[in-house]
Amino acid sequence: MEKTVRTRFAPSPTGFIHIGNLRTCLYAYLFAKQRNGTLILRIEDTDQERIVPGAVELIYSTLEKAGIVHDEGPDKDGGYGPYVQSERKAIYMEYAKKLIELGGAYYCFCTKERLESLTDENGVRTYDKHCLGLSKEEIEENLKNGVPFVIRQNIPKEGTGTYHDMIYGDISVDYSELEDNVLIKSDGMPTYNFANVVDDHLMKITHVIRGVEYLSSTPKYNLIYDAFGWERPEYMHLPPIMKDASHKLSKRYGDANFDDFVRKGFLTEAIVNYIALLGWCPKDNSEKMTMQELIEKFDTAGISKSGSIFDEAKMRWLNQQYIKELPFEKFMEYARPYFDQSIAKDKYDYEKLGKILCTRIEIFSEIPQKIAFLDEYGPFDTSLFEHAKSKTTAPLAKEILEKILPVYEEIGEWTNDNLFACSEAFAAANGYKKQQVFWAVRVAVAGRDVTPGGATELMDILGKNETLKRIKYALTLF
RNA sequence: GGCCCCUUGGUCAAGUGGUUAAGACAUCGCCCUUUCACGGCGGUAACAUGGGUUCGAACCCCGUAGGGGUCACCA
Repeated sequence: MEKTVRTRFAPSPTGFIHIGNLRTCLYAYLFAKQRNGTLILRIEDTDQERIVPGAVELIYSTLEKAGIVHDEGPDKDGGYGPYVQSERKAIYMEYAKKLIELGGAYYCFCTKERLESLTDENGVRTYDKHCLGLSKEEIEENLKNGVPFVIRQNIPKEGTGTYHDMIYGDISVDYSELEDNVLIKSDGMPTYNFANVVDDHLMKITHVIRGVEYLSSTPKYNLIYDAFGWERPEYMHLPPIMKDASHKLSKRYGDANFDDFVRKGFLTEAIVNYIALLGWCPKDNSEKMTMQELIEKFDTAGISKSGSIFDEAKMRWLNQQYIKELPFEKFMEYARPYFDQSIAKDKYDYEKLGKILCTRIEIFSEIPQKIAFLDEYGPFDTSLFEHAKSKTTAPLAKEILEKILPVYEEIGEWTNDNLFACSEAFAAANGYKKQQVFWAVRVAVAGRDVTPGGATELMDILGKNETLKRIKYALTLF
């Protein structure tokens, strides 16, 4: 009988959730949900100095927007709490003392100065196990006198630690490469090295899913499991997400975090879909997938070992796929805030603009810039009226505009349909190609050669007065 | 520097000893079209490198190069 899968996402509350972390979380979620397992959210706040106020709320909101729902966490007790490490301080100390008794750790009273003197010519510092040699009496004495101490892991000088990673296969590291890391800091808080092991065991985590940066230090953690006689979890280390060939996407440089993309006008589903694909490929090669499909198709065999460069262009394309499938009302709902920030506010019809924009944007933030031209009408060169394909020339355009102006002036109901029909009829009646008429009118009204939307759509948006005004103005340019 | 890991087009990637080496993004061209976009069709473009093993290697082994990670009282 298979054990129920329990995975965890254990961020430290130091700011925004970075895309790489979110992907780690996503995979842990997909892996668990596919097996009817549990995703635990644990807050790793043992480094009190790096804590950023509000970061925990940001974690909740990001997961919620991303559609990832954890089963246990600070806000959802599953019987394995507390789920915030700082609230578990006493637990770690208790286990650390037990580990000392088991020979897996020891007290260390070394000063900062002594530690620094241990640095070798390469700038690498390796602790020399000095305090491991302290007698029981010396330790008691120091403890009684309140000498500051840390608790270090006692790693064998010889031997090799081997384990199996679900993605990278068998990994072996010589213990001589590992250091006697601090498990409990002088402030009594545990380090990641210790807290993650104790918590993962106590919370019955079956699969540890995290970034590759832990790949070569995992044997250290295994030593702790072994010393306690605990069962080691399965490990799944994930390749990094890169900014370019040699730089990881980093929080420090503010490269990419989920909220930034949401603010930029990416749909949350598209972001999640895209990051799922960074480093993983489903067997059937699908690209656009719902969360449900991701859960069904997720498999570790499709996860790559090498890092992937984050390609915003592809995410934009994916986002556009999602936008195109949006019902129009939904599209308008997302677009409205962007119209509000644009020149359209209180001036142009949002619906009409939405109609011409919905197949022309990849992300919503393009809206203001895409329609800015409506208000940037001014002097332009009549060479814009030249269009080789339809054989439109400036003089011909002038002729068309002069003749069609009275026609437009007569139109009662100023709608796109009417304008279209009437322009088409005008072309036929006067022996022009309809492309020539549309080209001349559109350029006259927009003052530029490329526009989102056609001539009649623009005229409809501009309104009768403005349209006629612009055609008359264009006529003065020849 | 030691150790661990990685290496298919510009990018994401399929591929697990025999393939014309998929697909997608990007790019280029054509078609459609009320310009652009959408949509349709097509093109350019890759197995880091040197040795093996094998009848046969992108796939297996060794070396080299390049890249990443790690070597904290950060996670």
